[in-house]
Amino acid sequence: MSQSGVSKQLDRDEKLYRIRHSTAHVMAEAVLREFPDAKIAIGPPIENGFYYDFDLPRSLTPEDLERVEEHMREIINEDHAFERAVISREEARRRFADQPYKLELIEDIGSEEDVSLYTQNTFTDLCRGPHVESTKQLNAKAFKLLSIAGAYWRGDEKQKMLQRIYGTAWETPKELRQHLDHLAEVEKRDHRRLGRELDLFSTHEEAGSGLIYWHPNGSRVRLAIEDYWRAEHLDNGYELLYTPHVGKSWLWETSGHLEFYNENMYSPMVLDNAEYYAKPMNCPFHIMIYKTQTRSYRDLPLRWGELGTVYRYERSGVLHGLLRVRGFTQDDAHIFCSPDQIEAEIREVLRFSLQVWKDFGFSDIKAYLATQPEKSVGEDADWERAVGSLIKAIDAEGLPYEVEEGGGAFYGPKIDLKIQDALGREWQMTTIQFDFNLPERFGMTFVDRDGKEKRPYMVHRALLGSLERFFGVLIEHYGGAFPVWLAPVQAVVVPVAPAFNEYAEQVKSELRAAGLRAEADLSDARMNAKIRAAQQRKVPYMLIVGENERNGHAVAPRLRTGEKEDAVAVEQFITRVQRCVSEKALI
RNA sequence: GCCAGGAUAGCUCAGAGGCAGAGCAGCUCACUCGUAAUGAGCAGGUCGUGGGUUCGAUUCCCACUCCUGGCUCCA
Repeated sequence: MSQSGVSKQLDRDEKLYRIRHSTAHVMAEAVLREFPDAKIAIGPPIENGFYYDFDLPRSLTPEDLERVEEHMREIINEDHAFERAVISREEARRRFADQPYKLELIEDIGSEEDVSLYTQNTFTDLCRGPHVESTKQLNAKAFKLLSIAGAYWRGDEKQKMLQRIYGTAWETPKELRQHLDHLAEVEKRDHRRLGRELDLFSTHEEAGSGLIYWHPNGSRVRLAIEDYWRAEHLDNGYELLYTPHVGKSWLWETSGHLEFYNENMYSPMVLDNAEYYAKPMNCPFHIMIYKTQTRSYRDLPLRWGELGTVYRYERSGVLHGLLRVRGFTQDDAHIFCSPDQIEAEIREVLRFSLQVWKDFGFSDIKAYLATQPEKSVGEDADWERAVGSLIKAIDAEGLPYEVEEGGGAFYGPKIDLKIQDALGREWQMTTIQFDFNLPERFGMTFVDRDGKEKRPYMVHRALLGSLERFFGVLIEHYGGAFPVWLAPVQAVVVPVAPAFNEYAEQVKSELRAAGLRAEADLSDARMNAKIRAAQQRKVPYMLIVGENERNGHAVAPRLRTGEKEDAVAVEQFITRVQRCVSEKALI
């Protein structure tokens, strides 16, 4: 983007910020018309819109929103100026005497400062601004109230629950339209909807919430992902492990999970007077394997990966399809190395991650670096060294990144990678975490050149995150139309009439013999219906076969994009798809 | 967990204090058909679970379970 392009973008962001903030104020005024006794809390602009929290005598209904919108349009069209005033804290306290939430906010403002107010029409809010100059700068046709939600005062569940109204606001009705279309597209791509429509997975409340059942189609995709994952890891210097699903309390006491992670763990099972816990993480198991031998510096680095299934208790309210579950398979790995290897190792992990993301069709990636929090274990010097190597690695890979000061776990700094999907949404997937804690707790050592026992560095790394969550993101990214190498069914052979069933079956067998995932639709539906069915399943290739194709040992491909191709020999088609698979082409 | 909304056929959804509905999917039958739905017929439900009101509840009331949207954006 050019320099002026950048500043234009900033201007626009600033403009939208004011519009949204001001629209929130107009909404508050409108709500006060409906509920004169309403207590108002906060109402900031947010991405794509705004919200305002209210303490109301009764619950809002969708009809209330319509009336509030109506009032808002009136206020906007009446063209009221937004007027700023600066008053003393004393005066502000008097002014908002019947607004307890505002009084609390006033107390939070530095005692030296005066406070500013913004007034439009009958409504005055404690507010830092800025705002548009007048309500006529808002467009009565470019905003919409979207939803009602509960929200704790200050996001604290010990505080009172308020009612939040979310809205969206734009400069023009066209932009609003585009945003609403975008929301509709998000809904259409919802992995839960596509999961059902494409017969990929299910969940069963009666059998346990937050636990995923992979159907044959979903499992086909997962197998493709796992096969790729294993092959890439073996090619990139990893060894693969399998470890148990449960471990005795000794393990979790030693690791510290019982002390620090208890509320996320499933309750123990008692066997032979011992308590066994379903694992919430794989790391202690990998450490057990590490400790089966005296490790030499010559053995390091050790890169050990595992598709490890873990169970974590998540509160029922936060469960969400594949994206937030109670049982999932992490594509985990632990790297054990000497301090002088750490920088190269981190860089290698990053490089490897980016390559994998590219193969799955994601290239917009941002790094988030989380540094030492107030409470932490490990020497400050180790933290510094670790953070330094993280930054060097990020720079070396040329990734854009942001620093989250103090955002690391107590046991070490980390890099998270967020990927952007086809709809521009960011998802946190990859995490690369230092651990100064576990090597200590388990007394891990390696023998260095000088014959002395030293503590290895340990890095946890989940690349895709979890297969469940990754699958959810993958479904939404592709809207269910997976690239050929991942598609559950790569080709459906469609005979134009029953007379060609036998040939269709033969073609299917040939495709399968060539390693492709193929089906022949021999149902008694008509050809058009078969095409439609395959199209709705988002199968990449439909192969139409009739008299001509049978005579020429050929197929006439139709792509799911609707494109029709001339007939080609079966062998030729196979070669083409195999290339497409090996190149992981995004078609 | 908390707030709000929801739960009716496999799916999407309509309905109403008095025999439970549609479309799609499924099953059966017929059909010689060239690039997004051939036609006819059949079957399918303890109306989320438990309790209450009522002559009668899937419908009204209460509780519970689960699902959905939020509970991160800080005047």
